[in-house]
Amino acid sequence: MEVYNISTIKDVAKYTGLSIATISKYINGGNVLDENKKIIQEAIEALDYKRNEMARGLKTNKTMTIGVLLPSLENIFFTSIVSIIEGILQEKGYGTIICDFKEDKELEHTKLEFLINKHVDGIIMVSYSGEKKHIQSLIDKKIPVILLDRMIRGLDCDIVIADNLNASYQAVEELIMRKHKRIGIICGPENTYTADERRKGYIRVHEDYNVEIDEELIKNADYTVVSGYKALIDLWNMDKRPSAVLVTNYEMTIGAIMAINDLNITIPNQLSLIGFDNIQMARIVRPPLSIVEQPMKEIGETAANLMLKRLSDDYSDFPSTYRLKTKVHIKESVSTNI
Amino acid sequence: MEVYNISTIKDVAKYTGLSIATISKYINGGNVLDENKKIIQEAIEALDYKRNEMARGLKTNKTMTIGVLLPSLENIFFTSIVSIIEGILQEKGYGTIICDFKEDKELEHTKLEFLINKHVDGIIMVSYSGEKKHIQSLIDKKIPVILLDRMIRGLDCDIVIADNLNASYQAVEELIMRKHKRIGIICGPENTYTADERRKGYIRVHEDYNVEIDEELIKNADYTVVSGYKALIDLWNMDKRPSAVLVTNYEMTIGAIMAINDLNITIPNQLSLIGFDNIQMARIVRPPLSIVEQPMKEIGETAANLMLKRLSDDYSDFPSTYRLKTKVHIKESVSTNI
DNA sequence: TTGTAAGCGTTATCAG
DNA sequence: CTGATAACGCTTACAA
Repeated sequence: MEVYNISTIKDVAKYTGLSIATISKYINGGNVLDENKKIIQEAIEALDYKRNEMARGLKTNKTMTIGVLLPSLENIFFTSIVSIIEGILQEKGYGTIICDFKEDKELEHTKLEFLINKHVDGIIMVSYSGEKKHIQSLIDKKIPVILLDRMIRGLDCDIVIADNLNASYQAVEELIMRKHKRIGIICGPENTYTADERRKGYIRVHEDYNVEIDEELIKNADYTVVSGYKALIDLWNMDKRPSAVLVTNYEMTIGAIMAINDLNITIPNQLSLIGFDNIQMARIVRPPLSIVEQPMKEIGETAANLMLKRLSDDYSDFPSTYRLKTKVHIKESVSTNI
Repeated sequence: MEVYNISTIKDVAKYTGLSIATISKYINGGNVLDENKKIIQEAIEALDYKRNEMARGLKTNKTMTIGVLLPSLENIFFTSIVSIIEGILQEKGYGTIICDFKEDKELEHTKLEFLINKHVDGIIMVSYSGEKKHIQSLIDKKIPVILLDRMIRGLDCDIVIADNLNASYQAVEELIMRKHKRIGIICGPENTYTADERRKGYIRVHEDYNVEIDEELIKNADYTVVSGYKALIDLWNMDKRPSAVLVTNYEMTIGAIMAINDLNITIPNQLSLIGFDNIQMARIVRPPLSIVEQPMKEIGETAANLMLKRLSDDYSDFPSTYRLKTKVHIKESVSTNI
C-alpha cells in the first residue's frame, strides 16, 4: 500500500475521460452528473488522489493551516488547550503551526511575523506583549485572530478567557466561609491582565463579606517559581501572619509549596493553602492540595470552534468574548479557622 | 507599519526595472551584478517583499514545514522536546505542524497521513504503533523521518533516544550501593521499547552486582497513573516487601506517590523511592523525590539538527542512532538500608 | 453539465 | 549576467 501519493487532478481526468475542470468541480461540491460522480469517486479512490493544498492555496490564498502562538510549550495549561484545538481543527482539515515565544515579548513579535509569512489562515494566540498594532492589522485584513487567556484592552478582537476575577473570588470565598480573616494572596505582576483580575476578585469578595483588607497580605510576584517561593516566605514572616493563602498560578504554587516544605509549615494546621491550575500536582502533595482549576478543555473547544466560524466568514457576533467558569476544588489543605 | 504584505517578485521586478528571473536568481543566491544586487535588496526592503512559500512549494515540492507527531501534548517530556525542536527549525525558516495522537495507535496513523497530505518536508515522530510499513515508504521516498524516544526494530531510520537501559541501571545501582537487596521496579508494558530497555537495565545491574532477582519485584504496569498506583500497592502487600522502588515513567510515579500517601508509607524510612522524568514534581513532594532525568533539551536539539542535515540532503551517516545519557538525581527519598 | 483556458507566484531552462 | 517563457496543480470565469 502506497501512503505517499502524487497523482493529480490531471491523472483523475485522464482516468475518467472527463476534464480537469469537471473533476475540480466535483471535488469542490459542484454540480456533476450522478453518473460521473460515481466514476470520479472511483478514480479518486483507485489513484488515491489527494488534492495538493499548495497548488490550491496559490489560487485561493488559503493554506488550511492555523497558527497557534503561545508563551510556552512547557506549561501544561497552554499545551492542554492547544491539544484540544489541534484535534478539532485537524478534523476539519486544518493543520496547526504551533510556535512558542518562550515568554519573551520580542520573540512573540518575531514568531507572529513568521506565522504571517507562512500565510496561515488564522491565528490563535496568547499575547504577553499586548501589542495592539500588529493584531489590529491582521483583523483589518480579515485574518481571524482569537486571543486566549489574556485580554488586550482597546482591541476589538475575539477572545476566550477564564473568569479570572471570579476564580479568585470563589477561592477566597471558600476561605472566608471557613472563618479565615487574614488571607494572603500571591498575585502575578501588576498590569498583567490575569493577575489584575485575580487581584480584583480577592478585593471584591473581601468587600462583599465585609472582611477588612490588609494590603500587606497582597503580594505581587511575577508568576515564576522563585517569586512564589519568596512571596510565601514574606507572608510567613509577617508579624500578623495570614491563616490562609491563595496562590494564583501554577509556577508560583510550586514555589510556595517548596517554601512551605523548607519552613516546615504544617498544612492546614498552621496555614491553609489553595493553589492554581495543575490538578495532577494537587494529588501528590500531602495533604492533598486545594486547587482552582481552569476549564482548559472548554477554552480550547471554544477557541477552535470560534476560529472555524470566522474561517467560514461568519462574523455575525464579532467581536465575541467568552469568559469561562473556573472550578474550585477544596481538599484537606484548607481547614476551618478556629 | 504594514505587517501583512502582498508584494510579489513581479513588483520587485517593476520597481527595479529588472526581470522576474533576475530577482528570483538573486533571492536564491545566484549570480547577479553587485550593482543590481544592491538595487534589488533596496526594492525588497522598500516593498517588504516576502517570498510566497506556497508558490515556491508548488515548483520545488517543498513546504518548509516539518511535521511533528507525538503521543500526547499533555506530557511535559514530549512538549519540552518539541519546544526545543520548534525553536531550532523556526530559525531556519521551517514551520512545525504539531499533531498529537492522544496515545491512540489508530489516530497515530490518521495523523501521519494528515501530515503526509500536508506535504511536510520531514517528519519527527514518536511512534507507539511501531508500524514499519508507513515509515519505510516515507524513507524510500527520501522524506526524512526521525524517530524519537522509541526504537522500531528492523527499520533503518534515524533515531534519537535516551539511554533507557542505563537509566534504570544507574538508578538501581544507586540503590544497590546503598545496601538495598530487594528492589522493586514498576515497568511499562511489555513489548514497548522504552519499558523493555528499562527492565533490562534493572536485570543487568542485578547481575553485575550479584544481587539475586525476585521476579515478583518486577511489576509490569502500563505507564498510566492508575497502573502505577496499583503496582505500588501490590509491591507493598508482598510478604517480603522491597526496601526500595524504581518507577519508570512520570505518570506511574504520580500514581505511586498517591498510593504511598494513601498507605501512609514513610519515605524513605519504610521505603526508598526513585521516580522518573519530571524534575519539578520532585521538588514539591516531601521528602524531595529522587528522579531519573531524561535529557529533553539534548534530544530536541539532536533531532532538530539531524533533521536539518537530512533536509540539506546529507545522508552521509544514515541511519544514525543517538542514544543520549540520562541523569540520576538522588535526594532524600532514598536512604541507606540498614 | 462540461470543457477551455487564464492565471495564482515561483523556479528553471534556454537563448541572447 | 539577464530575460522570455514554460511549467508546478489547482480554481474559476466563460463558452459550448
